[in-house]
Amino acid sequence: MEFNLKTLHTRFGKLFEVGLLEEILLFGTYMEVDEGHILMKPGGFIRNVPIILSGSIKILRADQDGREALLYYIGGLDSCAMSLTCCLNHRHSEITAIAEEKTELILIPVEKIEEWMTKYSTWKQFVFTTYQKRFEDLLGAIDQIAFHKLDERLLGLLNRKAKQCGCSVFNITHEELGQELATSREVISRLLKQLEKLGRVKLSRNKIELIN
Amino acid sequence: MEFNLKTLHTRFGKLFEVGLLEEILLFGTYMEVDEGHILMKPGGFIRNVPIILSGSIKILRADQDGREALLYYIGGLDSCAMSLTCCLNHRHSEITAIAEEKTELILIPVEKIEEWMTKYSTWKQFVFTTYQKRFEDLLGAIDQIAFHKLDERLLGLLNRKAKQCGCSVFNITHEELGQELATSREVISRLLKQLEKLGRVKLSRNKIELIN
DNA sequence: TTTCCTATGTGACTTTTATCACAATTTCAA
DNA sequence: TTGAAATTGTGATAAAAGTCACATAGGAAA
Repeated sequence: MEFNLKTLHTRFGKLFEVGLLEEILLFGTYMEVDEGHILMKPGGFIRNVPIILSGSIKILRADQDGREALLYYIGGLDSCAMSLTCCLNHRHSEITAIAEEKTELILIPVEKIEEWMTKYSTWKQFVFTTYQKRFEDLLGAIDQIAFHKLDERLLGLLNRKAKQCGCSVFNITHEELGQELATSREVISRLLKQLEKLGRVKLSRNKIELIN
Repeated sequence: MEFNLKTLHTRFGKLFEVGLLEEILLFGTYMEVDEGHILMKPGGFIRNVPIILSGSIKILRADQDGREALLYYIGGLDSCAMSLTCCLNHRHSEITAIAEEKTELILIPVEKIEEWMTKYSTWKQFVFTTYQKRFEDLLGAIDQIAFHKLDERLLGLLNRKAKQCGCSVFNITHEELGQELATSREVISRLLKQLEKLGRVKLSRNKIELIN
């Protein structure tokens, strides 16, 4: 993407006022990352807050044994509440952030976050909405983990992936799915076979097609 | 508690400046609730943000079938990020809040939240810190649910309860513990018996004593 | 083609958790 | 004191998930 006022205006529509867009252009850093790029690791120090322009980022929580659980995705024009709280409270990251696909983003330096909050009401609104959304996402993650069985969670995960990328075919291994659901590869393989028998998915090597 | 400037000053120490304390006195509502009092239910509309003076509140997430999972506790001088996001975004509650014991709190009306954020930097800091803490709490809840077995979670729950109330004996039934961990009474009974055999707890009717 | 690596399939088994049924115990109130 | 309700104990069994071992298959590179 061209990183100029015109394209910013196109992307952010009426979300931000012009003065804010000018500051974003001035102080923000445009960035493009490939699928699999690790944006943040637990313990990492966060110096800026990302705003996603296109693509999507998955946010994972890891335990000490290296197991991981998917928390949620952030996509177009979303931002990350973790980085917000971390920036504003000068804390280290407690999560992992990985690009799910080729992703464009703008990095906002930490010192501007607070400054803009008093200066631009649209920015303040953006920050609050981000908190709201991420809380909802986390609650959703807890719902999944606490109240649903693995087969439902697996199907739910595939559906969310479909929604994120706007397609119904994924190049992903059972091993990777197992990691996102914090379980083992064999379990995923069996559940997928079950779902295939029910006509909900179609399986081939490195590929899963979601039916319906 | 006497709800006046002197006691507020005693309680809030250096957390808030004097001008803010005066406004809290003016616009806040002092409230005392008994154990079991339901402060908020899913779908409820939130018109104010509570600040806990003493006691503790437990925050639960319910699914559609009425099962519940404990998210976290909020205690002295803490506030609730849910009510913050809900207030600031004019949304309904997605959680349940119940007094775990006799609890004193101050209710801050929604319109003051934003106003004070631009007016008092200590209030802004308080709001951000609240978000930070609740995010950490939610991540902790996810850790427990996703990565730990029930016996560990049960012991963890008892330990957190001990920390909250500053004692090691609880008046609680197995049924209630089951609800907080989103499982059945029988499972809790068996796990508690196990823990008793290991010398970690002492059981009697309506009472559990934590050893060590 | 052959070889090798990665990915998937699957049986056998264990552990963990859930469910059902009913007994035993404690407490409180009539 | 007696009965009812609440609480806890426990066996039997099932369902869900995790683990180990090894077989099979697909695709890339030599």
